[in-house]
Amino acid sequence: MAGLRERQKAKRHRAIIQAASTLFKQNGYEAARIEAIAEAAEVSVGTFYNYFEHKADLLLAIVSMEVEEVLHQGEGVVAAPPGDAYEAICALVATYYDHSLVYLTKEMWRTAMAFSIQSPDTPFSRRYRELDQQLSEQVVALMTRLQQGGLLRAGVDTRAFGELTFLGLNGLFTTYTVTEGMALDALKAGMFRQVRALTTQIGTSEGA
Amino acid sequence: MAGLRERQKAKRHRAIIQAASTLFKQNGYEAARIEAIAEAAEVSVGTFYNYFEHKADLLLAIVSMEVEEVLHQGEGVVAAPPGDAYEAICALVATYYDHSLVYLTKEMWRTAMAFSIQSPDTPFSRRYRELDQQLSEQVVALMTRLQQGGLLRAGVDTRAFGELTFLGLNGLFTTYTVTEGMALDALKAGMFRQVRALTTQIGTSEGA
DNA sequence: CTGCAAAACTGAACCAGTTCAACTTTTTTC
DNA sequence: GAAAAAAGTTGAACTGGTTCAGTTTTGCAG
Repeated sequence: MAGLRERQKAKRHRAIIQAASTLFKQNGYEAARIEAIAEAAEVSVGTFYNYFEHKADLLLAIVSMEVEEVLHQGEGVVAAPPGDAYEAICALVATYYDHSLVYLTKEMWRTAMAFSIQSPDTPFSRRYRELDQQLSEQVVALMTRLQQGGLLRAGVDTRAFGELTFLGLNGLFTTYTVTEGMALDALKAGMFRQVRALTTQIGTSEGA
Repeated sequence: MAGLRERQKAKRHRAIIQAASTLFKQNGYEAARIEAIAEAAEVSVGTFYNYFEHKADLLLAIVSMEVEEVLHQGEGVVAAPPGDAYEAICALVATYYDHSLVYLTKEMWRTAMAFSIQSPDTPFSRRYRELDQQLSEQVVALMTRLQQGGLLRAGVDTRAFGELTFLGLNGLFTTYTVTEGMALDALKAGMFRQVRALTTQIGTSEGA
């Protein structure tokens, strides 16, 4: 059975994330002071740092949730992709993009990305890269499956193309988070164009 | 003729960049205190902030220099590319990568990237994106030229492929700066593989 | 139940980037 | 060339994330 200590720890952990989540949505990440988060979670500042190494670690908790859900949804697409290479890849891309603002704002994404680049040796950064890695693998998996289904040419290096596609969709996503005025539709349109160019070249004519 | 004020301003600007450059190389970007930079430039902290809005703006000065030189070298490649699509694109990529550590360390790159993502509305960020944009355009220009020379298939959307290639080389470069143990050769090898996969599919057989 | 060790909590102090009101220097005006 | 205006300089104070020495709480052995 879990002791008092364990239970309290879990409760506080949840309370802090809850408080942070609320304050982030309310006033943005930057504007949310640690002091305010601690207060809202009924905890001292010192205790906050007992649970999280950095303010940014709060984001990681949210980003992880986000990406894990996206990976799960993505599995569905890979398992039963549309019967056309262009449609299939776009479906996966759209799954990623559409989910991206459920828990996070653009500002929060920017902060998470920036932190993961700036401090690569933190647990945060390692985990973030790991999640990216998994997304990349999923794109590769889809391409491999399309190839097996005869929708991509036999000679295509699906790993290389999958990774390239991921880097592309990731790069465009960064542009999107960095451009306050850019809507989700513009992001999708941009990526769909890349996918169109790609599948026109490496796809077979089966689904054209 | 330039007044005393103008001359002093230019002199101080140079002195600060000079001091910062030295200290950054010596102990790294993070470790270089504004106070120390100001002191080395024989200027007060307040004056420093009269010349640069943020500490990171010092990086921009260096990054700009860096990228401008790279763009210049890249022009050479685009103007007279090797007679094979794979070789040509790799040559451009290598030009970019080889130059990347002349003025900047990995840590400095990370800081610059992180800042440009984190604070998109600063002059720093805008300029950084502009430089990225120019690099991207250069890749597109090369691809277009290769297509005109019959080294890429006629139907290929060189803009889409060029931009995708840039996003790819950029993404791998980020991985490189974030992985302290990764050597330049590993970075190049990774990108060359992508280019190989790409040119195998969209290249003509002329230079095979 | 008592005492002790380990774990967790606390908030005042720390640190480094940034700001700003007072001061100095340069330029302009007459 | 004196006086006012404009521009630039200064460092002490501010800000907000992070640390840490001292205190409290919990778990456990006797």
